[in-house]
Amino acid sequence: MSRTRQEEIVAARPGVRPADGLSISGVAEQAGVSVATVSRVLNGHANVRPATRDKVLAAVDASGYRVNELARNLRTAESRLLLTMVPDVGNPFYAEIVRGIDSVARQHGYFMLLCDTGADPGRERSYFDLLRRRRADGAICLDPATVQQALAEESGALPWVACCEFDPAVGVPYVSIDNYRAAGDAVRHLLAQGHRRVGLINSDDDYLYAQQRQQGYHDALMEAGITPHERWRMNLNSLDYEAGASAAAMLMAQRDAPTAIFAVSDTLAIGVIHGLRSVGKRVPDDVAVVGFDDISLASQIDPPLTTIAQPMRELGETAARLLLQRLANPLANVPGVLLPHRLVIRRST
Amino acid sequence: MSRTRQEEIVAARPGVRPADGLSISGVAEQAGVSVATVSRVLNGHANVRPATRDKVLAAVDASGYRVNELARNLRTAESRLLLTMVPDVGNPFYAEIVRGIDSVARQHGYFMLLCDTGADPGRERSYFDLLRRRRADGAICLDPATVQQALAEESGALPWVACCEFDPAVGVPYVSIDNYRAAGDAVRHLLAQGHRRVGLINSDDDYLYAQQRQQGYHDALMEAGITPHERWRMNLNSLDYEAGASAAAMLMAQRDAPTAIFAVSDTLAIGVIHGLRSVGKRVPDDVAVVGFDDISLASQIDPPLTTIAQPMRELGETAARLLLQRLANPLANVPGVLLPHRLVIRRST
DNA sequence: TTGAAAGCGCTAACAG
DNA sequence: CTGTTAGCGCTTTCAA
Repeated sequence: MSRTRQEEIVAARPGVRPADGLSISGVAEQAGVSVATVSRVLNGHANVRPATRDKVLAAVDASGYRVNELARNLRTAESRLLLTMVPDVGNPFYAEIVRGIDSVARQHGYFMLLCDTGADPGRERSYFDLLRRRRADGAICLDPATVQQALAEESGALPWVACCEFDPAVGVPYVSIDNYRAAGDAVRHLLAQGHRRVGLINSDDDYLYAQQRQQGYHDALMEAGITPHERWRMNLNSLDYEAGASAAAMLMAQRDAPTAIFAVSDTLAIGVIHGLRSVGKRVPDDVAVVGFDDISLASQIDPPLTTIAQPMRELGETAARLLLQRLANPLANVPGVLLPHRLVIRRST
Repeated sequence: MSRTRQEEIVAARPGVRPADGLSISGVAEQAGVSVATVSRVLNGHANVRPATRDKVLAAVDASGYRVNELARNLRTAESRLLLTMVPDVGNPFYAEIVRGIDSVARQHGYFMLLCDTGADPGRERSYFDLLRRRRADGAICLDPATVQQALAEESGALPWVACCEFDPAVGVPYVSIDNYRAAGDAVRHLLAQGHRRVGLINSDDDYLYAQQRQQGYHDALMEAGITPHERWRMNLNSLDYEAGASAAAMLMAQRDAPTAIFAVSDTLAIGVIHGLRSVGKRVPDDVAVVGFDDISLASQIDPPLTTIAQPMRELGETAARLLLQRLANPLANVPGVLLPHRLVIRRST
């Protein structure tokens, strides 16, 4: 893409704002009262005479005054900001979870701000620093367990909870589904259709859920008397469509290729379908595909995708509640929560 | 979904954190120097004797001290936080833009935090309040022009810029593509394939881009001697797949239904393809489809989608630079920027 | 090179 | 019901 017509960015000159400089004392002066009274009005304290209150309110909106929350927060030692860290905001799976978090946060008077970590420990750490440095009150982490472990050591008692992805050993409150069982359900569905050679397209096992689902896949096959072949499994370091597509093509290149594929994410599964098509395989006639998550796109593609539905909104809401609990009562023992999943059968199997 | 085993959330007890209470003066004490010296070391000021510096540094990491940025920011009157407001984090189009913003912000020592506004003026306003109240230094807004207009009035000189969606009349720095020309290019491509009845599936015209693309569509047809029929056009209040699907079905239900459809978003277009299929139409044989944005999914679906590519990453990067410029020099006249688009021809046309 | 002290804007005792 | 005042934790003159 071509050059744009921007100019050089000059050195930042911090602290200078255009028409600024209105503080609580200015308002107090205008209203002819003390700063304490203004503060009381601003914070809705009861013991202020209506007439006084009105004077203050008048002065406030005559002047367009807004509290400086930096100052307020310094005083009250809370920011009413919650952070949500996701490995990839581009993955639609996270969007609905994030909405769940946001709605609960909002209900409780908190702002939720989203951080894209790219599953990178460095980025993640820098966001955790916002917590350490009091710029946020708490955080919800959806990043890989490996990242969480690293973080847990250096940020012991920081107020955060894990969502979707958790390591019980880390000792942090969490909410998730039962990934092991869910993967088993997916595979058993495939087995019930008569498939014996079932492939697994997994993300890389930095993610604990990847390990759990792999175990679920493995055990479900074993229980059916099938020893899953190493060749049937691929671990990818990406959940992008492209990654799924090329993995599927590689899987099909083998002799005795699987007749069914379980992908641990819908985005992967959608890529898989594309990849299958590109090597001349039809879904589900030649190869059946089941995904994971039930993102809204899953029902829109051709063929509509069979998948494991996660209660995304509820996952987010629960995570937020867990965090709020922890904030309200830092010492209490906050429980881990497992929410139910559901197999949604569509036409890809 | 079933009950979870959470407990009641008790009333928040603000300001209380577990093992806390370490401030700069504590470090100063431990190091046997003054707070001023600690501050100087922390901020990398040159005039500190190496031996002193070492003492301080030792005390810092012996104690695990972190600056309280609330206090620092109060002093310096800047937060080094940038806000990005998007109407829907679930729309993949925004993800790459957000990454562009983030990378530039990060390079310049800023944090970028994402806000999902749901295109709701109320939510948007509440995020703008973070700016007004000094919790963030600047903002990038991708919300509809109508929202921006409403906001512009009440938040005159606040440091923000518009991205993708802008109204020149608002007088705020912006970066976008030329939506009018891009839409024209899409339609002219369809015309070149011999189509005469071209449908338009648009979002609702709170979005200025929707109006601009509609005009581009309209004029391109007129120039080809075709008067576009009202019936060929649908305005949707959603960019979800489902919305595109049902709109397409409705379009096809008419006599003299369009033989080609231009959808103003890839998500819509993907829904359109699904909807077309559900009423027995083949793409592109019966109906051609062109989308807009070129999200990564566009190449993965069947058939791969012809679309207008926007330079998403660059849009984000430029928006961030514009904002940084504005912050560095609040009085300077920051330009509007238009970036080039590109027609990507795949198999849906 | 270092320290003492003022003050950023606000809230919350404590008095009155 | 209202005002005075002491900090929250930090940066930054100003003096030494």
